[in-house]
Parts: sequence; structure tokens; C-alpha cells
Amino acid sequence: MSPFRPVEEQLALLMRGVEFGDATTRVNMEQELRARLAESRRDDRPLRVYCGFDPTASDLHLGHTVPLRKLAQFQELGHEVIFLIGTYTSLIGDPSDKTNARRQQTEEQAREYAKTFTDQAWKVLDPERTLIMYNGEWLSKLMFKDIIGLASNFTVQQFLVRENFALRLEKGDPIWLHEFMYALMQGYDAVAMRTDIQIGGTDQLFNLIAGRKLMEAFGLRPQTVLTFPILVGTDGVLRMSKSTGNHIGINEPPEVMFGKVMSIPDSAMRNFFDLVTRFSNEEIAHKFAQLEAGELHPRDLKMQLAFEIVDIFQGRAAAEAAQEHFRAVFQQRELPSDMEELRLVQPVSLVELLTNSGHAPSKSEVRRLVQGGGVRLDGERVNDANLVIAPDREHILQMGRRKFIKLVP
RNA sequence: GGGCAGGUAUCCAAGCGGCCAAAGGAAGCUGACUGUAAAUCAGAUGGCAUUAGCCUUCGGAGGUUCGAAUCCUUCCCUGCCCA
Repeated sequence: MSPFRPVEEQLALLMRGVEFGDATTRVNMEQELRARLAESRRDDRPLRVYCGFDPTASDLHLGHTVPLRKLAQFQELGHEVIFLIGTYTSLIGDPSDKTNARRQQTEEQAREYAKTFTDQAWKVLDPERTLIMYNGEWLSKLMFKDIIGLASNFTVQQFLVRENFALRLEKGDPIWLHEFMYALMQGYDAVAMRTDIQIGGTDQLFNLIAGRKLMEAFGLRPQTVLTFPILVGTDGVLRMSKSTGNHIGINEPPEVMFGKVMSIPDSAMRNFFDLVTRFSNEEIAHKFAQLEAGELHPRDLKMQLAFEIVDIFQGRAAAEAAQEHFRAVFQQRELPSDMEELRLVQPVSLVELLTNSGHAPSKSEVRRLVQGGGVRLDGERVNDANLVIAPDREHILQMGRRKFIKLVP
């Protein structure tokens, strides 16, 4: 009796959400996956699955959780999951999602980021059953001749037809030679780890395929690759990423998380529902059918989305509190129940208070905000940025729609 | 190595001796309207003082000039063409 569930059952779960650029690849990969699952069951051998993450920013956001949750599914099915930290690949910076070259970072930086990275990953993955690896381990040992060997498996044209490079070529923007190495490195990871399966975003397809190619060159069975749609950021258009500033971090306070989800454009809701919620395909289809028919208010659907997302990462209680906060503060325009407190010892002018406490980058910024009517003190619009606030009693200071500060004497 | 074109604020992009803190977009911010959405409209948008004004910016360093983002020298960087 195999410890693994029946192949078709596993397959149905694992193929959910998978998306490829073309239908043929999908059919092929599904076939490969089916064959591998069958072998795994027959031989009682778990499949070795991996996904790589470049620690370029210290926080994981919802975009990262898409492949992470797929890894978690593999884990639940009893397979072996590798959380690969790209300490070495991040030295280059993946050009896949970029239209211009990315800044390089040092290995020490990468290691530091990696630590918080893994801590946060445990919100999704089971730490007991996850292997953490760093690709610096093997990539740093390659000799120049090895790299030449790897490179000889590819033609320049194959790289140049990639959209992101083609675009830069056309614009006359620089394409650095070392950027071509990224795919080689990622491909070599698959060789070094002898993986069965690699997952990633659709934008990673080229890199994943590079892994297949290199594995073949090394006489290994090429890995099966599964790719997933890209999650957009809060702007609803661009890929979610910290550097674009449109990310929703999984470690952010529940109210912030809830609020950020509420602020995504309606057009992005489907993308979020499909990629980050736990609802079944049928449930999602039903919700959107209701929306379409006008039976469900888009705002309410988005509330469900926000609730679900906070629930996943912070738990039900936090989700309920966040929702309540949202209702009170933004729908009923009440004051939030808990806000940041700032102790006031002596009278200070508004400009100084806000710049010194780090709420505004400069005094001019404060004046600008005041002139724009964006600052309120105890509910009253402030029209003099030099207004001095005395520590006589508690005051509520509001900056814009969402920043509340309680000033206590 | 040679020739040509470039390097301007968060990004794109004008300016080519004074009227330049530097046009115009976009992003971001605030206000109005809303569903904290989108769309739309309005405003501010280097810093310090907000009255005047002062200070720091146009790849780096020097120079010419009463005065430079704009001219000269030199260095660094990018693209294109040639070798």
C-alpha cells in the first residue's frame, strides 16, 4: 500500500492554477507529471520539487505565496519540497520581469534577507518537511570551464527573442552579458539538486526550460516544470513586487493588509481570487457570476477577498478585527480603536512634530499637506502648518485618509 | 581602437549663456466625488524660511564669463556604426 494518494487525485490538485503560454506545453507537462506521480507511487519515492526565491527584499509578499502554496500542496501529498534561496543568483538579479538591468547586491546582503525570508515562509510551508538550500553552495564552486560548458547549450538568438531582451535591444538600452548567466545559473540549480519538478511564475518559463536543457546535457532526466500566472500588485496592472511599491506583505499588520486589498482595482479581483484564496474554482466562478448578474456588490466581494487573505496569513480573529476596523474607519469614518501614540512633553509646531517623528520627510511636505487640506487636528481641518500643539490634553492628529496619530500629554 | 549620438529631478522627456528649481507626460501625494476601488475633476510636488528671500541640484572634476543645465578642457558611463 503506497503512502501516496491515487495519481489522478494528486494530478487534479497539482494542476490547478497552472498556466502555460501555449496549450501544447500544458499537455506535455501534464503527461510528464502524471508519469512521475505514477512512478513515485509505484516506487514509494517522493518527488523532489523546488522553487527558487531571490532574497532581494527582506519581506515576502502575496506574489511569493502563489508558488509557495503550490509547494505546500506537494508537501501535503507527501513529496519532498526544497525552498531554494538564490544567494548566488541574486548577485545578478533576474532580468525576466524587468525591462532594464537590475541592481546587483552582495552575498552578505542576500544572506541577511534570506533569514527573514524563510521565517516568513513558514506561514505557508511546513518547516519540518522543507529543505532549505542556498544555490551559492554549488554555483560558487563552478570553474570558468564549467560555465563555458553550460553556455554552449544555448544560442544568443534564444536569449534575444525573449521579450524583455528584445524590447531593450529595440530601445537601444544596454543588455549586459552577465544577465544571460541568470538562466544558466538557475538551470544549473536543477542539475545540482537533481530535481523532478520545478515551479515558478509564467515569466520564469525560459529559466525553467533552461533547467531541462541542462539536465539533459548532464545525462539527467529533465525536470517537469509547472508555471503559474503572475499576481498583480495593488495598482492592478504591474506584477507585484516590493521595488515597484505595489506589494502586500504577508507580515503587514492585519488592518493594513485588509486596507491594501480593498484598494486594488475591481479589475484585479479575479486575479487575486484565483491565485491567493483557498476557494474552489467552482466557488470563485459562482461569486463572479453573481457579480456579473448584479446580485453581489463589488465592494462586498472585495471585502470577502480581503477577509480571506488576512485570514490565511494572520488567522480568523485578526481578519475579523481588520474588517471591523475597516468598517469603522473607512465606511463610517470613525476613529480607529487603536492608533499610534506620540507623547507630547512640550508645545510643538505641527511641522516639527511630523518631521521629527518621521511621519513626513520634510517640513515643506507638511506645509504642502496642510495647504492641500490633508491634515486634521481633533477633526478640524488645519490651515496653518506652524500651528503649535500644546500638551494640555489628548489630541487626535490625522494625516490624509488613513494615518491617525494620538497625541498624549 | 576610430567615427557619431547621448548622460537632466522617482521614471520618461524638453531646454542648449541670463526670464531655469528647470516645459510637458507618467507615477506618487492631497482635496472633491465614491465603494479607502476604478474613472473623472482640482491643487501642490528639491530643501530651508513662507513675506521677501536664501541654499543645493541638470554624469564627475576643472575652466571661460558679471552670469552656465546651456560654451571650453578632461575624466567616467551608455547606445549606434566601422575595425
